[in-house]
Amino acid sequence: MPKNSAVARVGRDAISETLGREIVDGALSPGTVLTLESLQQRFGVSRTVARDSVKVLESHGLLYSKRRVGLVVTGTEHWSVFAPAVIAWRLASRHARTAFIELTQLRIAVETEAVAMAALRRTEDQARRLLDLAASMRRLGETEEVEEFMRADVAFHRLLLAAGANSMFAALAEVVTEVLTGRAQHGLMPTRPMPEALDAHEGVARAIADQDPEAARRQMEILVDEVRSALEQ
Amino acid sequence: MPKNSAVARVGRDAISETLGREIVDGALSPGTVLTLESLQQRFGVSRTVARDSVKVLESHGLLYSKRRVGLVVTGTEHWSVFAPAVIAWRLASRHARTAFIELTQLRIAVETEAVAMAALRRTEDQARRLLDLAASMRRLGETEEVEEFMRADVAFHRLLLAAGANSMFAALAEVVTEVLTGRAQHGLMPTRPMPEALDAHEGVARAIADQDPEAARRQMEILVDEVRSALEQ
DNA sequence: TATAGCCAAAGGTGTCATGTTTGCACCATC
DNA sequence: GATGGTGCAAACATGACACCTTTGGCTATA
Repeated sequence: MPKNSAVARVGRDAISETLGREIVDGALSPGTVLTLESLQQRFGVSRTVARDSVKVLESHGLLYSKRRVGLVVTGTEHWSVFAPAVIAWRLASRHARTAFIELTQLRIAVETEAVAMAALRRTEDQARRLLDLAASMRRLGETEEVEEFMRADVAFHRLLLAAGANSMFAALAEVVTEVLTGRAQHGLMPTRPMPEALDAHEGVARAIADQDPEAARRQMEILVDEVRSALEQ
Repeated sequence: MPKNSAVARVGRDAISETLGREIVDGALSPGTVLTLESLQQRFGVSRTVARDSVKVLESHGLLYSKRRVGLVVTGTEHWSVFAPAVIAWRLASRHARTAFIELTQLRIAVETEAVAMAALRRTEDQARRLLDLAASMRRLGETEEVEEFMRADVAFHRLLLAAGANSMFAALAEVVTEVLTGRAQHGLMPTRPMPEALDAHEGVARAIADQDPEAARRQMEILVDEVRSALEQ
């Protein structure tokens, strides 16, 4: 049994990974038909592995398989755009900018609601940690320790989502992290955090500690408006 | 070769369907270990089919497979709670109420943002159809044609999401449909639509037609506040 | 005697090759 | 146009290894 054939052998994950990327990127356009056979050839794997890879792509809606036809690549409207894998592929594709903007809008929508929920449901511990993080952000922002600042920022927003006591909000933690860390690359963040933003973060934390959902929402609105305006252009 | 064994044979989809339900419902609690062999036994299928089913559950994060151990069921925090299949399973589980509330909160969050986007991006046609639907809703609401009213309501909200020009918002169309049609079962809807709600729907449609994002947001806020208060208790 | 460390066997998934069945698109024929 | 045959490609089945990792027993040592 040949341990290595002429074709580069490649693991199961790598196959769905590669194909996922290609579909999301548009290299494989909707309507394109593949066959298991062609995948076996291309990646030098057995039918089992090819089938496995197809299964995961299918469960993400990137293609569907049809007897007598093959594997049909589908368009955006059928994709599971919330699946972490799909998000990652979109962000690595030529449509990264669009994906990033959409994710940012989603973040804005969810966080605005999450703060209000958090104000009602937060634990004592969560309230304290939010205040701490907001304080850290001010300190790190003023001394321009950007790396550390971003870490605190991410922690703050993740905690916010967790405190919202909604598993669907919480599931977006990765998205928020991605958006916050990606802002720099997309030129959507001032190199130095604006004082208003720092105030607003503290305001949000305080409102949540005070269990005042309306105030929390107002403070978050300030934060978010900044992002919205950065999004225009 | 036995065409029919003693065990009831069952298709691939039905297996992941059944297991998905059981995991989400809690009948199979996190940490539970299954084996491919046990699935083959239970459903009377070959290893190929068992593996296929496991692949889709795995891609939704409901379990993971580990050599020498088996198939380990995971907890909520690992599930793809945005996957349509998972949403459906949750809504059919004993935790339906929680799931429903979480989905409603998500809908509120996204729609509030979507209207503003829609006001900026809507096409002429979309604007007209929104106005039409709002008018229909008033008519059907006042004559208490509940069935038809709900259909128009769903169409209105789906169109709203589509007009937001964000594929992640648009992907939530099914969720919104589910939430709107499910409201009745969960006692979250007045049998007769409130006049304020009808006004607000018209207000939203008009604001979008006028390309006034702030007004659209304000009107949607009215709609949404009603739902929020229904959610308390 | 108790404990730490090591090794070998067992038991599970991962992968492969091959064969059989089934649905269905296409085409020739009526 | 209906309609039936034909071949294609996926769906499903089976059996055989390869490979990893857990477990438990064995041995050496304190």
